[in-house]
Amino acid sequence: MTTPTPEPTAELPSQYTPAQVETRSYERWVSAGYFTADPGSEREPFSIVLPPPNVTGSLHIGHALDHSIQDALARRARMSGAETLWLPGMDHAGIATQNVVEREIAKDGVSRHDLGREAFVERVWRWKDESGGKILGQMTKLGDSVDWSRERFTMDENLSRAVQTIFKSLFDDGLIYRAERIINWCPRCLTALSDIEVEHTEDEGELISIRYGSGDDAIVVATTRAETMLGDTAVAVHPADERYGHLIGREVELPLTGRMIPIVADEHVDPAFGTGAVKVTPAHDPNDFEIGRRHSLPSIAVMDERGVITAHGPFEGLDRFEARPAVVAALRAEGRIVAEKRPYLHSVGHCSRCKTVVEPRLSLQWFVNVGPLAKAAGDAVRDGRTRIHPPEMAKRYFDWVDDMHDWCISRQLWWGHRIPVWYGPAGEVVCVGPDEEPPAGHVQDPDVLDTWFSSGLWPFSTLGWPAKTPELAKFYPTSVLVTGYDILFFWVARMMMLGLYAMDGRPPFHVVALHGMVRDQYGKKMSKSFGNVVDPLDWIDRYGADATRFTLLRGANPGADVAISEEWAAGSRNFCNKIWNAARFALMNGVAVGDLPADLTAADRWILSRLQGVISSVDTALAEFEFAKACDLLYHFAWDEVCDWYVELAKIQISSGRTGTRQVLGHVFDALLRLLHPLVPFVTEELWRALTGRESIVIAQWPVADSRFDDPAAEAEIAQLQDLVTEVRRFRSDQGLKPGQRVAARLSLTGGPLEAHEPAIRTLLRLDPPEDTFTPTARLAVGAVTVELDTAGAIDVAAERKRLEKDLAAARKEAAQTAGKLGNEQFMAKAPDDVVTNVRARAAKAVDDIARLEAQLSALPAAHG
RNA sequence: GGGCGGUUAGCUCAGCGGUAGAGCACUCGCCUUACAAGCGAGGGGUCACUGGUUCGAACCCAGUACCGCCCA
Repeated sequence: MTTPTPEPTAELPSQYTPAQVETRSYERWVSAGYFTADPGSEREPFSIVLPPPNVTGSLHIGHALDHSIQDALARRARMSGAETLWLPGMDHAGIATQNVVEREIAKDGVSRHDLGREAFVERVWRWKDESGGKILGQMTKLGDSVDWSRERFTMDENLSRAVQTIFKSLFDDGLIYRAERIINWCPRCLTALSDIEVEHTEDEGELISIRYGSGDDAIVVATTRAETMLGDTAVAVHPADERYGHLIGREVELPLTGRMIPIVADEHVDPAFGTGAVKVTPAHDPNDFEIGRRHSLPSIAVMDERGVITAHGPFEGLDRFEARPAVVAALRAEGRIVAEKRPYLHSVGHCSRCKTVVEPRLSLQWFVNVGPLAKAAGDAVRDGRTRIHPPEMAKRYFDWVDDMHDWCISRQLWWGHRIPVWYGPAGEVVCVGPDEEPPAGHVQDPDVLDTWFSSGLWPFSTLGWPAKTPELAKFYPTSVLVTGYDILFFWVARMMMLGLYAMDGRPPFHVVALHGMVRDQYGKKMSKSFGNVVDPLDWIDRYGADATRFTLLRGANPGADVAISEEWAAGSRNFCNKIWNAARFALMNGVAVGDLPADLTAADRWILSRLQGVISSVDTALAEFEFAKACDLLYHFAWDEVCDWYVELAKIQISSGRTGTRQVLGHVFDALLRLLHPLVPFVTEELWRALTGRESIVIAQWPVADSRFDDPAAEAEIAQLQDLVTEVRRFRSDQGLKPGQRVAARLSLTGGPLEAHEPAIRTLLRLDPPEDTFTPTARLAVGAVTVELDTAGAIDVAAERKRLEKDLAAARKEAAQTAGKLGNEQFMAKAPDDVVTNVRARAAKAVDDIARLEAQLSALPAAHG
């Protein structure tokens, strides 16, 4: 293996330009094989399967968040010495992909039926090979450390084998069955949909009250779907509803059809809705279907698969939305309309793919009996084998899993895994497993399986199941699943059910870590129509992948939505640039990574002590998926402590001949870059290689806190130094002294804790030593230190008085507050000792401050001086 | 209708029992030899409302109002 030579430091420009380094680094990482997992390794495993994006998709900001989180986890695990597998791949996305290709060929005026099934599927494959999977290429721009050698696609041969295997197994166990049920039907996609592929929205419709029957037998029903009355086979009322008791068991005439239909009593009718009487259309409504079953009512279908009325009569051939007003008009002509309410807001289901209003439709479909599977999926979380994070989200999971309807898995599509069931001429039904031959003369079910059926196998089909592969042995169950809370039901529950079933009761994940949706800077959902969509690739081009990732991660609190804006991306870029320049400074000053010097200064011991605290809190934050916290900790440590203070102090140390400072700087930057690497991989790689001359930070060791460096005394000492410097700077600023202007000053540091820091204090504050002509015009007291300054002219007494009075007011308030507490017997008796001690210290300091500030104020020359 | 979450500085969010914080935005002064994508200083909040628990509440409890999401 060749060790690349680090870039000559002189060539580092003063601005970080991500585009120049990102592609180069990524290609090097991949070709070095850093991301390729070894199932034969002795190391502890760490595994993540990437939620497979749709083959039709491209990288959007939600992916960028999801991937940034996974990459941070994977890179940290890799640096910590785990055998790390992050497995990428794509989902064939049945309906979505079929729609895309159908639109594609429609441009040439061709429908899939023109092509025929085989040729169409061929065409989809071709499309997939050509333009599908764009998103995978885009992932490299983001820096995803995925194992490309294990990329999978849900329609791959082995993954299809997994589908067939588990179907056969569930079928043999009686957990898959075929039945005629009311299912969600998309009249545009011409396929069944599962419950979760239906989106409900509050839409404006109409509520029409229609009188059925006449005379004493008349009964009024209310409906939002007047056209379905053509298929009514009963009217239902609540059995305890006194208004209708006398009518139960009688028949009324159904208008427009002349059919007589019974009035039935059913517990599930809500007496408070409308008139308390409902029309019953078993072929076109799921609730009515159940009522029909309970009362042995016939089902009369009045629409075809495209939502066109098929009932004989004047409405035949009308689309359902044309038929509705036509039916209402006809009823009105007969005087049947009792009331009309428009607009009437009610919940309407839409196809999640094409937004067409879903039509409940009675049809023969395949279902999974989810009872035992869902129970197991719930139990795995209940007993802690899988932990949902953040834990509040588990309730939503239980609500779903514990009350799940049987899952309709057949789709009337061509693109997908074909149902492995064959029908014989005498009505035989044969489920065929892999490697089995269907009986001669049998024909295969034309339908394919729901896409979620195959993506539900993703955590183990991708690892080689049903074969017993080394990958499966090493990496299942996966360490963590990272995904948005919005697909907890869609997908997570499915994987839990199928994983537990296929893998002998072992759930597919140890942890499910949920994140939120990405929103704009005002917390608004991103939408094309609103024009507030952020394209991550655009940000990567303009601000860099690191800045894009950092912006997302910095807002990522567990389970919560993430607000982002252009300004924050710029801020993240600035942060990367800050790191860049700080490292550049270190390199220009001959920084070295190696053994620390024996004689450390207080500043050295302070920054090393602080570093240990940061290492352990960042590590904890990442382990708990607190990405925002990890980012914040590192941002402030790097910028406020390392750059603003340590680097400034180091300059002074170096110029005074303390060469060991270079080792301390090297040590701190080495650790800081390694801590930052999982979050901002590119800039850290570039700088770390230059700093250490080593191969790659990707395979560097994750920092571990070393308590030998803990040094509370040094931390306290530097805190005092910072207080003093800040206070004098404040005075200078208030007095309008220019930053560059040197001022003579006398410091009372002798014998105090800051004595050794006098050169640093003078340099940081640009204070010259007092000369013979020294005549102090101002005197500041900061703690035990007095600073006398000769501002070489009158000082702004008003500004000084204002500042002192403000501080005095704060000190007096503090004194009053603490004295109040200390004088409170209850407080003294009941508050814990450490709190009392702390309040005593605050009180004492407040009293000191008051005395000091009052003395300074009285020493001021009279106003208008 | 059922459930969950939220309401803290102009904006987005931390803090979840013991001195109200951050980033961005804002004001003032600076091209100080790593960085103007920067440096220094500063202003800004009855922590939604009403009760309760507690020596002590942004934080715990109850209720109210508004906002968001999920399910029906």
